[in-house]
Amino acid sequence: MSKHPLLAIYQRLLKFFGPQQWWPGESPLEIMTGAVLTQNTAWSNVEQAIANLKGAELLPSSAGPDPAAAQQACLARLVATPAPLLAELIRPAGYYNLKAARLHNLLHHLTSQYDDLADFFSRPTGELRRNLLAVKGIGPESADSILLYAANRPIFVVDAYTYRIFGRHQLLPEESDYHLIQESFSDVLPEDARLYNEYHALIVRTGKEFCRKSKPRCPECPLNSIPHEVEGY
DNA sequence: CACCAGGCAAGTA
DNA sequence: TACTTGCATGGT
Repeated sequence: MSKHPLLAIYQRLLKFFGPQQWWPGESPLEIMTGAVLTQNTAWSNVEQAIANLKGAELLPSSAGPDPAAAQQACLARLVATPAPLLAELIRPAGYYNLKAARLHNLLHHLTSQYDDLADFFSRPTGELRRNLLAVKGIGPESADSILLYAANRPIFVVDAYTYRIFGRHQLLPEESDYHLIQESFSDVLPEDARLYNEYHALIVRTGKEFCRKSKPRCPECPLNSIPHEVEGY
């Protein structure tokens, strides 16, 4: 009885890289913001935009005595920030006009439909996902990143690295769409938000170090001998 | 210099 | 349905 390949891969990546401790953001509001800002954009660019928002008191900058209240106050200011100013603050993240509108769409939906962030995050996962996907500018990956990393729900996040890495190593069919890839993970992995959290973070780490487009060969990649290891499955 | 990065929506045939 | 294109900065 062998482990499933997708579980064996997770264990190997965890051993190779160690825990990644995602998401790199302090508050759920910052994580939701980062999920929009990082769309097709390097995280290093997002960091500068987030620093600008913190400098403008539009995101909580450090854990104060009442983090929830601080976050709620930031949310109120952030959703009321005029689009041109917001765009200027997030400029380093690229697509700044588009993302200013998308971020506003997201925050406006939440603030208009729910009492506060705690109310929003108390809802069932299915309701959260439908509401997120109803926002113009929030697609499956952004919605699922928010569900997993801000709401702590066991939803597996599929991104460009997931397609590229698992396709390149012929571990999953390449023609699959987002939902099919997602199911191939969630069907065989235990329904555990911490596991999904760490696995996706490890996939991104692997992609950054070994599986970028500009680096077509990756002889050092920790996934290279996986087929041998799971032989007999 | 060209290419790429933790997507998404809108347009075309 | 199945491609294609616009959006934009900063790093390699």
